[in-house]
Amino acid sequence: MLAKSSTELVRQKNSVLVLTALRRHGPLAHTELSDFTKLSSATISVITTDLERAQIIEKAEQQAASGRGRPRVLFSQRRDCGYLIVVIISSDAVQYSLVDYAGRLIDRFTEDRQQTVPNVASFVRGLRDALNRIVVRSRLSRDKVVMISISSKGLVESSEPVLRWSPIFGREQIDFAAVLRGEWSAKVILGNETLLVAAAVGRQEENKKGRDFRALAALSLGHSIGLGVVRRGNEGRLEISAPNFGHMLHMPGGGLCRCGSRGCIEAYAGFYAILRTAFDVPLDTIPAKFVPVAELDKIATSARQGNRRNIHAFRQAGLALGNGLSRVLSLHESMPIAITGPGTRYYDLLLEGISEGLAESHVVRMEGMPELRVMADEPTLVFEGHLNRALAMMDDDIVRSGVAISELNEQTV
Amino acid sequence: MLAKSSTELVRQKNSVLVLTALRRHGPLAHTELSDFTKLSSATISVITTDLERAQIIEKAEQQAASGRGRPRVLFSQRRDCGYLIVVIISSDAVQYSLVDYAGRLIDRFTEDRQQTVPNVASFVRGLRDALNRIVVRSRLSRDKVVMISISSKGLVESSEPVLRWSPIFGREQIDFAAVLRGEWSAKVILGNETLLVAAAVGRQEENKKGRDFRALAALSLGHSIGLGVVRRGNEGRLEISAPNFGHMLHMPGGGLCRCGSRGCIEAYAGFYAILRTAFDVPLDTIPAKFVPVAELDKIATSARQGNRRNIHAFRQAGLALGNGLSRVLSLHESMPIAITGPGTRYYDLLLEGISEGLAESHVVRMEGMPELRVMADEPTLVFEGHLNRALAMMDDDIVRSGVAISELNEQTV
DNA sequence: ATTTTTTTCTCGACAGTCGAGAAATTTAGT
DNA sequence: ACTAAATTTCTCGACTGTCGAGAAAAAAAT
Repeated sequence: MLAKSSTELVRQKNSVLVLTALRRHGPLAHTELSDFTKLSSATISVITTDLERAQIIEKAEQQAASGRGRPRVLFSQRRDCGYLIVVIISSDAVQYSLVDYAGRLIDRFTEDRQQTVPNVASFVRGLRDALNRIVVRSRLSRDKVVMISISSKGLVESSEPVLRWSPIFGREQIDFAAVLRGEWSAKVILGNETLLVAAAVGRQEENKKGRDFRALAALSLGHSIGLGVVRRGNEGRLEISAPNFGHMLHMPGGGLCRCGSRGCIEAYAGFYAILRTAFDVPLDTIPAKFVPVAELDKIATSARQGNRRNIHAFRQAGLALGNGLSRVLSLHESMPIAITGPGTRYYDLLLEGISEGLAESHVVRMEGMPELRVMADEPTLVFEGHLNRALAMMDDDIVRSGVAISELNEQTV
Repeated sequence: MLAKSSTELVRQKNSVLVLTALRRHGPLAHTELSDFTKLSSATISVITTDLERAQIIEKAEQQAASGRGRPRVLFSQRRDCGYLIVVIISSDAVQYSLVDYAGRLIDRFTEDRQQTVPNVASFVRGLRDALNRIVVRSRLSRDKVVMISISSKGLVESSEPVLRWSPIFGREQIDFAAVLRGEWSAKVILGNETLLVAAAVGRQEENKKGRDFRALAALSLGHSIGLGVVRRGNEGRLEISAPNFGHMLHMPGGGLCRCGSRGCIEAYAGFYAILRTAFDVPLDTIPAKFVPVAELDKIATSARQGNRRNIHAFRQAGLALGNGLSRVLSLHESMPIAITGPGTRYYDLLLEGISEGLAESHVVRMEGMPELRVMADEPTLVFEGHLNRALAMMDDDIVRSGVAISELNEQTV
């Protein structure tokens, strides 16, 4: 049973609508807000004064009047309304970014993770230190940070910020909410890295195609394999999900994967797997923890020069990806696939296998080959995805609590 | 961008809330409605008088007063508010049911499909005739039928009532909206059969567990293989989807499937496939159009008596299902699996393969073996699913149009 | 007959949106 | 310098919606 509706909820939703318009199109005037949101001018007036009183938005500096008539006054978010820390955990480093409410980057640094044995306890210590450092450096009060958005490769709990499995820490779970509770009042969210890529690319597509955009999958190729899916939900908004694609079964009883299972897609298409095939190492060999890209580059150039075995290695990887993708398309619907990650530099070598792996299935025979496109700059997409997700969530949260604050103000004034 | 909210929308949503409560819990009094919907008594008054004036609900006959105090008056749907025709297309017959707005079955008959070559044109003719007949027999006006809900096995377009592929008509598509346009003003919806099973089981689970219910998959075993998934969406309501599971890739380059592809799950786990394996027919043999259940029963009993080859046939089928399910769980999340359809009678023989096929994957190693349960009576579940889906949709549509009608009444009176 | 109990209905207060037009403020024209 | 035109923002009254409190209704208990 759904929750009841009320007039207050209407206001909340429409306030979020205003904030979203502001977020997507930058500073906007009263009239433009009315245009974008389809709300009447009168309503915009009420909402903006409310949000202004609640210190969420502000009237921008008077800009040079451009035409005749009363000059527009632009509304924009108050940057100091709340801050976001983005934490991007990758295999060799952790990047910390401090972002204000308007989405502007304030501070950023990267901590190399020590290449030694991964240790959850020491990692958590490093995380705490770094979070501390970033607010101190910017002379920010701890409680002005209202959200901490973390991403990692691996398997993430959907409802809580718990990392269930990751290529770095394996089955050692990390509950980020528990780790940061007490010290931080901020809301902590966690997302699979490729999920955020999908979110970013999906947003781009929606900006381009509008309501025509239906669905898209983002495939990240690297030491591990990730997939994110973004689809238009039945309510009209975009829904993102991160299937555990890298560890979906490719071949029963097949090659040994880093996760300890056998026959995962990653065990055929991950960098270590390509290396393994290229050197004809037995498939049950324990995977390498880390493969320098240079190593793979060598195999690739030799493959491009005609080396049979190396061509085969990339082909096998492509097949695993293609078969897996065909299964994803069977389970959802046919959709374009955006390929990112360091593995895109071998796209020429993978393509044949991917195509063949896709071609066999019923979906592809029915719907035709899905569009494949390469999007090189993965880190940027990940960061964009963080911002899209976290800031939209902040808008929501702030409206919910911010309106209450404005009411308090009214009463005390 | 989401659509704006307004006070009128609030009323619409709350009206649907009232109708939904009525649908789930039968005739209810003012007080009970208030309890279920959490709306205030005053609001219930306004909404019920509105719905009553719009001829959507009515006050029930005065029932014997049960306690002291003013006696309750029960509201219930007006049965004649609109009618629904349910069309269930199965491999050997088509069942037509006429249902009133309260969900009560009024008339039902079954047309055997001629066992000859399936012909879309003649099928459509039969459909038109039968739909005609069912309203004439009940002396009902055509335009009192506001919805026609059709189900079939196969692949269904998600947004329009178009059958993309079916085991019966193959790649000959049927656009039911186009076929019935002109003759019928009713809204036409189409759903995959197993999707409706999932909807029905999901509803049952939600009634039992409430908000604790997260997700469930329904697996239908028979001549073809179907899967429906029901999950709680991010807005709190249940979302159902029907993956093209039967024709998901099981084994690259594997057995020939009825769909013309190779290596589909169905080509290993469908009845014809089990037969094929049992008789050691080459895997590229063109599948039998139809397999009498008696035939499979024979193989099963012989397997139960120890026949190696037949045991192997069921085991192979189980493995295909288990592997496929493991992939589904990788792509969504771990969830219980309800197994229905005629194939459940061989559950004992399939179980080992299913378990083994599931066990290998990363998800199952992480989350443990998903709960498997057998639900025998598939046809009932399919019909229940039809009612759940179609009547809920009717509530929505009727409120949208019905309130407009009541406004017209007000103005003309 | 009166009281108690339970349910339904009604009234006034409050929150929200909208359309229309008033007010504000700048540019263009003379 | 003044006025007219243009454009944007603000304000007011009408309408719709929900809610809490208490009145009204109707049956059982005393």
